[in-house]
This record gives sequence, structure tokens and C-alpha cells, in this order.
Amino acid sequence: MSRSRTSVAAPPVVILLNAVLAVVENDDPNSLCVKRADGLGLPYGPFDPASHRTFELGLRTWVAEQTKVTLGYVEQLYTFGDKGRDAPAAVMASGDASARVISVGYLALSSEPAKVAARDAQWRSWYDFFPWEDWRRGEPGLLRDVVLPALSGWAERAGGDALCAERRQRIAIAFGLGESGWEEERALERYELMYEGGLVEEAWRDRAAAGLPESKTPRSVARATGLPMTSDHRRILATAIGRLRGKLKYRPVIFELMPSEFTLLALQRTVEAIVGFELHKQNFRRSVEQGGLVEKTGAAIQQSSGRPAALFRASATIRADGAARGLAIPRMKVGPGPA
Amino acid sequence: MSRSRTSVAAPPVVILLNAVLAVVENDDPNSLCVKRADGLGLPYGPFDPASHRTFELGLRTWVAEQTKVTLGYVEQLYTFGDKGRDAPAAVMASGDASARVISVGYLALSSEPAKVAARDAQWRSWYDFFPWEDWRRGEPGLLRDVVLPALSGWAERAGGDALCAERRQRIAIAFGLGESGWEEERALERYELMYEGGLVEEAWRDRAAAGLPESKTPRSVARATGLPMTSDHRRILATAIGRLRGKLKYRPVIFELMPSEFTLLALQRTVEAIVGFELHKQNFRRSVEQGGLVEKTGAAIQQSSGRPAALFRASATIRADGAARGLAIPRMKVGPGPA
DNA sequence: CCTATATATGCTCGACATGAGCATATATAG
DNA sequence: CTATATATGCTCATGTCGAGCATATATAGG
Repeated sequence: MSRSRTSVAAPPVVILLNAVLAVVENDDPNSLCVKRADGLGLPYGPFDPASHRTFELGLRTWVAEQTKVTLGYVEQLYTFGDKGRDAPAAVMASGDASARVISVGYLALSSEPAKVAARDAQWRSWYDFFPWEDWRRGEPGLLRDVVLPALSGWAERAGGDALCAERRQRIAIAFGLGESGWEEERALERYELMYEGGLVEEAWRDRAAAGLPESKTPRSVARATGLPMTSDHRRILATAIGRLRGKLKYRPVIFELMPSEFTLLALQRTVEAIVGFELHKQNFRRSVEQGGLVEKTGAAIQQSSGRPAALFRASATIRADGAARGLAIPRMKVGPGPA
Repeated sequence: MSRSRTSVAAPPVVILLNAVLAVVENDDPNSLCVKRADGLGLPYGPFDPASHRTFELGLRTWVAEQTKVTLGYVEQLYTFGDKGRDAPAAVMASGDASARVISVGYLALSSEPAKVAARDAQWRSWYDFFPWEDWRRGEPGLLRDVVLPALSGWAERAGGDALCAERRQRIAIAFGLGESGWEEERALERYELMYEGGLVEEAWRDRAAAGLPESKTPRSVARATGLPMTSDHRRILATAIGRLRGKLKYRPVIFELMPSEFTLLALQRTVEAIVGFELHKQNFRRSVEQGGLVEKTGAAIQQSSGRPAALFRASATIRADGAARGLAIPRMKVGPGPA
């Protein structure tokens, strides 16, 4: 077992550390993006086997060097190694166009206010890239009018009844058309379906680069489905969104995105920004207070108007370590919205 | 951003694909292990950038070549890149002792009966390596008599009250001493604490290799805490255990470990083998039947004695795609056991 | 056939969590 | 003092979960 050897002439491997740096500001989840020749991308840095003892240290090193953000919670997301993912980056990092690029994606949360880090860097809302993921003001019109019809068309065009049925099924599950309803943490599945169906710009770009025939989905659809990103960075971002949405439910990571003291409404708005739908206010308070996740500081704060809100902080148990459970986030329910 | 270049003289990077191949047989979760010069290890194969289009294809390729197991569900676990993890493997795979070894760990589930794959391969129970994770016959004596006392000692020996308190807190959470109780999916946290505290053989081995002073925990403790593994393979296995235990709760992956038709008791025993504690039989049936996870085939099967059991299969919704939720697994409750 | 034993399956009941909404408290803006 | 806005308290129907009793249907042994 494991006797085979990589040939000496094998193309070099370049490892990049990609980061989804997330902050919530003005009720929107934002990530740091970098403008590149071929569009917006996630920031990344090289992993230097000689000087970096671990991936995470490597990540923290380049983030510290290149941005002004201090990282709090950091979590490895996924390692992406598909062939032909990122030729330009390979050349930049190793000078060798034949190099194989492996990206290790990380999710990093910060409670700091977003500062623009460098000239070519900017903070963008997740929902600039994934407008269909934001249900806070009701069902996104884009979903009903553009995405779902186009996906249906793609499913129906499948060769063979079985494939057709399978696609329909996948769409139903990912987009909550079945009984279980919309599950916010399936963000990656949704993006992947849209990619397969040619509903996003990256699909067109990658097919052209690979010399594949164009998708039958109209190009206009792909132009309407949010901002594209370099390489497979939008996929990485979708992974981060899904992971964070899921994680909220069983680890108290939400506090990594909050200042040390906050009102319950601020906490709720932050959760809503991440999960992409609104919550019942009184029930949210109940679950978070009785669940022992927060404790009163004793102080209160006055907003623009209305009764002053009590200030809270993460409870001692939570602060001591990512103690127990996360938030009890109910299933999304469709409100009236602009439907 | 991302302008820095890896120097040309950087040590080469070798990527290995490690697999935790899991089957459940005789009510025990087993994984394929390989005997190496320095102990039992997980099977792995090289990732060849030239010929493997994706990691997963690379993994399937070497597993198919080297074992007789057909992989069903495959999931990427984590990418391990700490310095000095696996020098011998580096030499074997690249011929260069200075090479940096990156391992991408995978969890692969199979419902096939375990066959011995090769001369130096064998199937071993997870609980040979993690005896403290198996509570099916009550609290493991090892935990109460050896592990917890040794961990307490380690915590008390910490320099400084704060560090001491932090260690105590981590132990309490990982081992369920607090209010939330034992959480089976924290297998990795538990192993990592034991590693830090010098309660496992690997800790002694790695410290010696790094020229660090010996742990103050008695060596005899480390010899009693299950079988050690090569490199950081036991950590990878712990990651797999924790991940699978968690995943059971929100994806119907359990069926990847079952034959196409099964009795509810067989299903329950399989779940119990994974989570490491026993479940209430009637409630298990209720949740699994009413949750729409399974459907009757109509047939029944006779065991050795007792009323024949109805046969079930994964329900149509589940088979069509990893549809909705997973199993409703309650918190562990301590039974009488041999305590 | 009858009994002991083993497993499967059905059903109930109390405790607790959850979803929804009404009611009240305390600010600011005129 | 009124209108409006937000915070916070409380209730109530419903659903889910943990625990256990009761019944059904096999095999093994007399």
C-alpha cells in the first residue's frame, strides 16, 4: 500500500490559502474581496512549506501582512484541488504555468468594523454574489422569476427520464420546494446546481476555457444572478456561507461576529444577516436568554427612539470555551414580502 | 495582495490522500488499517497532480487498486499540514526527505462486509484505538480510573491559575462533566486533550522526536489508552469519528453503512456502534418510522428466536437524494453499566 | 399442547420546547 | 399630552421527546 511514487517530472504543486473574512456590518454579512484582472476574488496568500509551521499560522501571517483585520475564530473549510482551477495564480506563486494549484479555504470571523485594507480591496456583501440567498424581505424575486424557471428548463433538457427526475429532485431539495422547505445551510448545493445548469457567469467562462459547448440556458440569466468571482472563489464563498449557517446551530460562533456587549436586537439582526431570513423577536430572546447563551451586563443603551435596550454579553460558560450548543434557529417561514 | 512568491528552492510538497474506510460489522465500527514499520496506520495513496483530475478521483483510484472495497459515500474531512508530520512517507512518496507532507483526509463509508484487502491490511474496531469512546456497556472503566485522573493531574500541573482553569474547563466540556453532558461528536477534542496531556503514546513519540522533555503524566497511562497509530493517523481517525457522529444527525448517511434491506434493530445497532451508546428501542423506531426515513419492504425476517422482524429500506425520498434530515439522536444518558 | 424466553411492535403519559401573538413598559418627537 | 417606536413579559395551543407498560409472535424444551 502506498508504494507508488510520484514521478520526478511531476508538475510542482502550489498551495494557496484562501480566506473568507467575514464581518457583519449594517445588517449585512460582508467579506473582503480583491479586485483582480479577471474580476473580484477572495484574498489569498501562498503557503510556504519552508517557513510556515501550520496552515493556520501561514494564513494568519499573510492576513496580518496584507490586511488590517485581526482574525478571531478561524476554521478550515475545504481543500480544493480540481485540475485547471487557477492557472494565473499558479504562475504568480511559482512562476510555473504547469503547476497544480491546491487551495485550502478558510473561514475567518471578526467582530471588528470593516476597514478597507488596501487599494484594490473592498468589503462586499455576500448577497451581492448570492442574491437568492437573502430572504429577509421575502422571497427574492430573482429566484421565482429567473433562477427556478431556468433550472427547470435545465432539468427538462436532461437526456433521459432518470437524469431528468434526478435533477428535478436535487432542485427541489436544494431550493426547498419539497416538504422540508428552504434550508439555509444548503447554499453550496444551490450554487453548484446553478453552475451545472449554466446559470452563473463562471459556468460560461469555464466552459469556454475548456472548449466545451455553451449551455442552453440563456446567457442573460447568468448575467442576472449576482456578481461572478475569479476562479472557483464563489464556490468557496458558498461553502463558507453554508458552513457558517450550519455552525450557528451547534456552536456559539455568532459571538465571534459581535462586539463584547450588544443588545439582543443587534444579536438577532446579526443572526438574520447570516441565515438570510427574519426571526420572531420574542422567541429569539427567549431561546437565547433561557438557553444560557447570554447574560445581562446591567447597563442599558438608548437607540434613536423607543425604550432603551438592555446590554448583554456572551455568558461566562460560552466565553470560557465554545461550551455547549448554538442557537435554536427555526426553519424559515415565508412571510408576505414583495412576492 | 498575494504577491509574495515561494522561493524556487522551497522544499517540494507531497500530497497524500488518507482514507478512513468505515464499515460496521458485528456491531462494531471498523476501519481498514495497514501494518507499517512503526505501527498501524491508515491506508493512503499519493495524489498525482499529473494524472488525477480531482482529489476524490485520486482517492478512488488508489483505493480500487490497493483494496477490494468499493467506496460508496466519500467525504473530505480535513487537510493536515503541520510540519514534521510524516517524514518517512515523504521519502517514500517523493524520494526527498526534506519534502513537506500534506495529507488530505477522507471518510469513506461502505456497506460491504469487510474483506481483508491485502497481506498487511486488517480491519480494526475504532474502539481499539479509542476505548473511552464506547459507552455501550456503561461508562468505560478506563475513563474513570485512568483517563480523567491523569487529565486532572495535567490540568493541575499547569503553570498559572488561568491556564489551570482553562484546562479544567476544556476537560469538563470535552468529557461531558458539565451540565451538557457527554457529547459523542467531540471525539477529536477528547483525543487532542489526551495528546496534549501526554496520555497517548503518540505524544511521547512525537516529543522524543522533537527533543522535548517528557510529559509528567506516567508513561503507563499512555500505554493503557488504546492502540497508537503511525504519524497523526489517530487524530485523523478521531476527526472521522466525530464528523460521522455529527453528520448522522442531519444527513441520512447511516444508510451508506447498511445493506439495502434491514431490520430496525440492525439499523439501531449500527447507529449505536457509531455513536457509542445505547438508544431506547421504541423511541428509536418511532423517530425513524415517523420521520419518514425508512419504509417497510413488506417482507419479514426470522432471527434466532423471537417474533420475526419486518424488513425496511431507506425511504424513496432518502434514496432519491440525501433528502432531508438525519436521525434524531438524543443525548447520551448513563445507564447502570459496569461502573 | 404448554411454558419459558426472546424479540418485535403498539400505545400512553407527562415534561418540555416551540410557534404565534397579545399586552405592557419606557423611550423620543412633536 | 399624543403618536410612535422599540423593549420586554406572558400565555396558550401544539409538537416532540423520554420512559415505560402492554401485547404479539416467534423458538426451545418439556
